[in-house]
Amino acid sequence: MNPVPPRRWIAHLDMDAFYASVELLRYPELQGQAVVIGGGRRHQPTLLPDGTRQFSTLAGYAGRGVVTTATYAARDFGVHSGMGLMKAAALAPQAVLLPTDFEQYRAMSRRFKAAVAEVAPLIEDRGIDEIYIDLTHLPGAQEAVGHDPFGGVRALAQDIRNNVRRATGLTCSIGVTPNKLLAKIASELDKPDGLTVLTHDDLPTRVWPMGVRRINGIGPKAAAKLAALGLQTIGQLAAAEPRWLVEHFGRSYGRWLHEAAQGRDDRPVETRGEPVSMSRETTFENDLHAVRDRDELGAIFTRLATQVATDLQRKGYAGRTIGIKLRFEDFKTVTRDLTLPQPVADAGAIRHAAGLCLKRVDLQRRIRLLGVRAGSLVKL
DNA sequence: TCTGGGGTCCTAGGACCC
DNA sequence: TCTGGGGTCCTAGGACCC
Repeated sequence: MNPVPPRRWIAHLDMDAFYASVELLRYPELQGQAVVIGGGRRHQPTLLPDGTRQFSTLAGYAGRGVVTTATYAARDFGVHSGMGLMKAAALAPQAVLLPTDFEQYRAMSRRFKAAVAEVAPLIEDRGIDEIYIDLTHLPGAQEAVGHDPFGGVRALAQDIRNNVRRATGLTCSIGVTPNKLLAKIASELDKPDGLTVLTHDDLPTRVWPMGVRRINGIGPKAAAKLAALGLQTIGQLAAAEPRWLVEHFGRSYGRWLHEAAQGRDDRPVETRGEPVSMSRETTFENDLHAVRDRDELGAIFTRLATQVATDLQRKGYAGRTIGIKLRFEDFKTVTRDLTLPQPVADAGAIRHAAGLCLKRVDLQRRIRLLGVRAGSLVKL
């Protein structure tokens, strides 16, 4: 008997090692090597007189940068995104280190999204390197092909992959399932350059054996708490009593955990949302003290406020709530914000409001990070 | 060898108003 | 003068995601 086709077909597309792959297009001689993207401007490749390029390596890296992306060759050494570059250097000193070039990645991001839109226009942006796509109403999505009951939707996803490859030279991985939650999980199942179609029938064999962290929305804290309660896998979570989950995680999150483990998710693919906030922040090379480093701190503060103002104006927004963020040497983070009578978008007003916020913070400890934020945005 | 920068959403308490 | 319930706004912190 043929399986019942799902009500919706949602795809999650994830570009493979995106930043690193964009860099490999620019520097093809690094193909196959361990390459790590992250850190500041300093380690830009230099062109030698003989025309070859010289790259920095991780060896001897000193600073506070983290890995934003690593090639699969670098991941083989245990390097992964979010890891401090100092630690990465200890694991793979010979790996090439390249600075992040967001301009370049944003340009490539626009290109791959346009390529997807040619095939399937219903797209939800999930950042620079991933999207959800609603395939439900595309021609052929519900058709079988030969003995493959889901051949139609599989062919559509393959078309998308081919189009992305043609437009960018980059590979991506796609998961196609009845909802966003499962699609996100499925896109990781055959990475890189993979295509995975799953239905609810595949839940017990393909999804339940996986760790709870694979669910988008279960982070380090929730996973640790689940582990302490004896739940490691999604299957174990699925077997837990909803009432028991609510007791331990609260009504809202407890219920959601139960639904997620059953692979249930009704969220629609949302094509466009207005921004909620815009912010700029910076971590200092060395911790600064409010009194001893007053001038330097003030200059950075003004620069951040100016950057937020520029971002707001460029995109045509003003913010009614101005906030600051400080992180101290012990990594404790505090925020303060202030809602103004009128939305503002100019650097002076933002700097002034941010200054009022700063007065409400106890500045005994040295500071490692300072940030300025505009929220409650209104379109101008 | 301490842990970036840009976001979203949720919770919870207090102020304030009806 | 006391009690109280509901709604909204503001603020602070925290979890999580890319």
